[in-house]
Amino acid sequence: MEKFLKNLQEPKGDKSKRFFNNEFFESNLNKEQLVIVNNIIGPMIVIAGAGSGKTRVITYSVAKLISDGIKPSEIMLVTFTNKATDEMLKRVEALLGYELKGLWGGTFHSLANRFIRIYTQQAGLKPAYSIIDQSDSLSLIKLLIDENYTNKILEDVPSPKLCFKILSNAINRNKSIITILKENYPYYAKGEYINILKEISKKYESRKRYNNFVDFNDLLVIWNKLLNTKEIAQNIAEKIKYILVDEYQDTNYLQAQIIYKIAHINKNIMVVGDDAQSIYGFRGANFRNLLNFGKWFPNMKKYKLTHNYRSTSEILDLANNSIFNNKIQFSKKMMSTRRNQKKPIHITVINDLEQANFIIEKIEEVRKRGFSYSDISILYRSNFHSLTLQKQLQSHKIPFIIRSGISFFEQSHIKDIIAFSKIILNHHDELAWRRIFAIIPGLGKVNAEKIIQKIISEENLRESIFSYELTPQNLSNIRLNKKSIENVSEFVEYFKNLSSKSIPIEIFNQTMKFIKDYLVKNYNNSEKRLKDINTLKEIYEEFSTIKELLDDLNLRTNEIKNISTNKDAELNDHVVLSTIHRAKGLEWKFVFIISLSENLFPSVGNITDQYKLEEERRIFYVALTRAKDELFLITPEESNTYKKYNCLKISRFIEELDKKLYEKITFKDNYHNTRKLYNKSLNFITADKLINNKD
DNA sequence: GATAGGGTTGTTTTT
DNA sequence: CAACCCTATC
Repeated sequence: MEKFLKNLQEPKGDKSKRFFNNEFFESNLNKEQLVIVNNIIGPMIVIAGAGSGKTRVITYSVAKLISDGIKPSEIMLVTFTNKATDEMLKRVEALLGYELKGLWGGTFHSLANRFIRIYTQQAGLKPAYSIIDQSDSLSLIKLLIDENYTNKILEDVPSPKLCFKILSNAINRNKSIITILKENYPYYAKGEYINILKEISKKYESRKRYNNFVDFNDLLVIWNKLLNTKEIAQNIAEKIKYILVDEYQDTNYLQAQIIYKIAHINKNIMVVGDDAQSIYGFRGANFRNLLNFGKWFPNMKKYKLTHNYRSTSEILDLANNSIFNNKIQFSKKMMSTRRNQKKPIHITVINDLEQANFIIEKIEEVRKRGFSYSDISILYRSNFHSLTLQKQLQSHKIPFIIRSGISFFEQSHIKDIIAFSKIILNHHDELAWRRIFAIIPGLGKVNAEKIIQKIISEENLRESIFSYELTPQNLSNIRLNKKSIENVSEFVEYFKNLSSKSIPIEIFNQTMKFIKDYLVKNYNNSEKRLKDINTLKEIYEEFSTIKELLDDLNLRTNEIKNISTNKDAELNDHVVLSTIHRAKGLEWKFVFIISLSENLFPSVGNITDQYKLEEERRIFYVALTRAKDELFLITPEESNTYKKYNCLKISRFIEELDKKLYEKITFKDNYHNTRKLYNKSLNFITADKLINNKD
């Protein structure tokens, strides 16, 4: 602590002097915020309600620390997404007036990777380890199940998805597999099922080590383990003097442990969060971390931000009224600073087509009032709720972007290309090899498997693949026809060339030579996919080493989303479609929350368990508090997705609200005779099909 | 052993 | 609807 105080010195340089006198902070922060920024030392917790200027407090705190003489490299800022880090650092830079270098900023996962790259050996990993994303983890588990349990009784073998979920939950919550089963899937918590699950868990762990893989959970587990070594914890704490953690309510057991292990040494830690906005329970987040913080740091200071600058009091009253129904919470009432006399609106429509048409009419109305598309967002609980809407927006030429859905890097044509880069870094990557060999025509699963096993068991890839393993002579041991052998040797020739390169963009270009025909032939809507590939090319161009490129690609899985608009020129002015989860932290003047029907929102699976239901309500709360000026809540009575939902009731989240706080309206569909057209023209529409569709 | 075609299954939210 | 699995055929 004393050391820390010594660092408080006069800021150097004219610029910082101009900016960082007390007046500067006083004129830019309210009283609640100012107290925090002025007292930033020691352990502290900030309970920051929706729209209370949380980001402002964090960015000003960082700026304050730096102006007080703390080096950027002595600060660690942990956020929920990499994008959030980028944005915050940009704002800090704007405050400082110069570029910020060396600050430890990022998500838990990306920071974990930075540290593991430093302490690779101590972590028991090889330097060439590669990070695998969720879909890779899933593929690996699926592989293990296929290899080991094909002759078992079906009911005893977990599905790969469920298996991954259970194992993941056990790790992130620090509970045993049996406990997770009993708590969440009691009907599976018996006999052989448990045994197989445990076995798969062990096999999965050793298979990852064999392949030199690190999955998302490993990143946290390994970082946490590293910190058990005193010297390492000490070393890290010497580097990092001050820690700020955003969205602390969405941290899980492991993440809280990690923070504690570093922070308890210098004790300069600020956590910021809002229990009412904890919506990541499904991946192990526990908002009680917020409550327990005081137990770990007994002399912490506690602050609250209760003034909401975002929403009108009409919107906020409704949000407060909704969250009031949650029993498990620290009560806190947000106070509004704005008023506009417009109550939120609730409307019941026949189906999701009418829902879309209502939104379109409103959008046009709002535009006539002088607002732009980007003032508007449409939020939903689950991706598939937006499908009909996408179709309708498209045909009415309303520009929009989608923040939800499959991430850019999870698309299979993108993964195909990246696989080639992956094996250059990590020869043992069996998942990448499988992808690559699936591309070679005439080479089926069985033969590919034989070759793969040979390759990954060799220490030196270049030796094995080129000098003898994959030559035509050797391949004749494996039963293949002439054409197939030719194809494979063609691949070997090509791969010789590829593996001699080390610059990412060269590797990309070489990969494309080989793969382009395949992509065009095997995927539909190749036009769109080729466009994606260009985006990928730009990313490759940014990096100078494959390692950096791949780390970045794997940790930023969700940053670039499918973009679908009518004209690229309109990209900067568009309506936003988003899941509520991905809308966290954002705001719009006009917000539509759709599919507020029982079974859709709250989601079907989460209505029996009180704890889960309350999380659903918090999701609703997050959605409500995204709106600044006007809020529309829409309930369709029928929803036509792959599963047809009929006679849907109004969501309990609406029914339980005080009727005085919102206005019910009706809507006459001006566009179509909805009922007649509904079943004919609109069946199930997928995003993929939409992008292809140019009506 | 590869592959095409038919039948089955399934979607909550994400680093 | 599409991804996935299984089966029949080459």
